Amino acid sequence: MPQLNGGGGDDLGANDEMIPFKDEGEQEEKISENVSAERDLDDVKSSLVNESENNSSSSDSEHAERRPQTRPDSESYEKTREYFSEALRRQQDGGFFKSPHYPGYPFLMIPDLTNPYLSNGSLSPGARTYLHMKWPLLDVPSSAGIKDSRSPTPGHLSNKVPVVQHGHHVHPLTPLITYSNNEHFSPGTPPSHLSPEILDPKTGIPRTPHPSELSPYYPLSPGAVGSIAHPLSWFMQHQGQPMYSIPPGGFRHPYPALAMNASMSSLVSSRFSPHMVTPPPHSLHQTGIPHPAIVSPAIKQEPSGDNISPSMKSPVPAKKEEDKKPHIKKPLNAFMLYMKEMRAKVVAECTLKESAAINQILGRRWHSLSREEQAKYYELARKERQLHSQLYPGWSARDNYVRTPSHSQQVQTCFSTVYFLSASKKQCVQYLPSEKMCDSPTSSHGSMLDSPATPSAALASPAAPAATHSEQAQPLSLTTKPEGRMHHHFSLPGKASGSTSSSSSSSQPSSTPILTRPIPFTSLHPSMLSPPSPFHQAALHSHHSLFQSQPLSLVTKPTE
DNA sequence: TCCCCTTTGAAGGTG
DNA sequence: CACCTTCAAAGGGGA
Repeated sequence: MPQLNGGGGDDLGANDEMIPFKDEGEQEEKISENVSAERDLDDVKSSLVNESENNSSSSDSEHAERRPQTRPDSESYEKTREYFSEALRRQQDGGFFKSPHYPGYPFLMIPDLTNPYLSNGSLSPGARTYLHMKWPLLDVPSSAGIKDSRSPTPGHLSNKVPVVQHGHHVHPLTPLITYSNNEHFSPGTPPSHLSPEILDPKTGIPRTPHPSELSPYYPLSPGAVGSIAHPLSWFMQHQGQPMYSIPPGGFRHPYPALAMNASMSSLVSSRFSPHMVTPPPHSLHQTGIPHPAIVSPAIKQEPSGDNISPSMKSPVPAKKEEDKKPHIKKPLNAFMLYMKEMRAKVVAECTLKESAAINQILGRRWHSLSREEQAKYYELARKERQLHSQLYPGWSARDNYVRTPSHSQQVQTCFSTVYFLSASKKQCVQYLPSEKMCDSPTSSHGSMLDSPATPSAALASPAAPAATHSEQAQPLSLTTKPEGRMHHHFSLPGKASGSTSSSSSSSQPSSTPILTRPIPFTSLHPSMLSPPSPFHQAALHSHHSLFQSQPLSLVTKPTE
């Protein structure tokens, strides 16, 4: 397993050092952005080039240097971070959930009761929060709950999360902790969260937070969970239903439980009720509590198996299926986790509000993260995936595909497919020719770590050119949007069927070498920019004039 | 009201 | 194995 600390405390050490780094990052951003928030755009742009050079590398040393620049609000942030760093350290030791080992550590990050993967939206994903819990709670006899999985679900055991929310402090890793940040601070979360015992919204009966609620905590390492497994079981049992509802359709895996390995099973057991392993008699949430990971088809169209989107179908059938099939969302990847965490921060720091712009910035920041930093997210993402797989053994990413699973169909529909599925989709406007020139061979994703299967792997060779590679490989394509997506339609890669057929809305660079990870103007904000590679710098210079005249908004400057 | 946009990463499908 | 496509989050903006 990729242990962050595999390098021997490297991670730990990294964590400690990371803190400064993060601060630095924030500071850097905030310093510049606080000022720049109102700063004239031109100003920002003009300075961009210079700053980019300065930021050419996000070395730890650099971060360290900047560390001193703590901002006013950094104090509170610092606190949170402290907690988290502590948690991380402990995790290194064996996981957050070695309760016995850390009896004194009162704070556990707990997820919003809602399953992160359910996006019904009914329950605010709110998320994972720090749970001020009494460790003794973990001592709850497991036998009680586990035996009778069908025991009535006490209302007090419902998904409401009793938590202590440290809403204001968003630790860089919070996303990892809190599933939906935006749901970040779910207003719906009862104030009772301040107390270990919470009144169940439904019954009003006080209940103690269940460890399972902590589950979303990915830092939790499978191996470390065992100790708390049974304590959770009681909760699960009482729940009477899986915390994470199992898709009615059932999982592909006939015997999900068998698919689990020891470590995972422990994880699951601790986090999820046995029901999760064994599909409940009913298809959906008996409690009616929406699962975070499960999205109502109404919200998210579920592939019904045919190539026609539900909306296209007759209302009745579609509806039926919707009711039947909850939409299980994909586990968040490292970047998504990062985004969740950082989005609010970025939004707060800049005037930009459009997600597209924010995401661009986040993308840049992501690349500017150190390996260690990214590794953390990769690790969390990995755990997310593990957990998800445990929760939904039969689930496949394909399940969420709206488009036809059949490639042949895709080929047939080809261009029309996109429009068929979404009439509102952009028309095929192509800027084909020129785009081809921009391309640059990059890693398929161009990510710094190239999404290593194991974060540790990435960490393993810090000196590895991964980061450099990605950055350099990344073309600084200032011209983005228009052709970004459009060109897909007309780019005729070797795989005519694949590329053309699905040239759908997805603008994944991977599909086309032309514009890979274009760097938008918005992301060029000095404070937000990550150290540009030489390539970037060159591009910046070459396009400097453009920047000057370009408004700070999503860049839509077509390639020339 | 719905979809687009934008990011990176993961998963799955195809050749 | 390489490549391609889709989806995950988010929320302003546009149709």
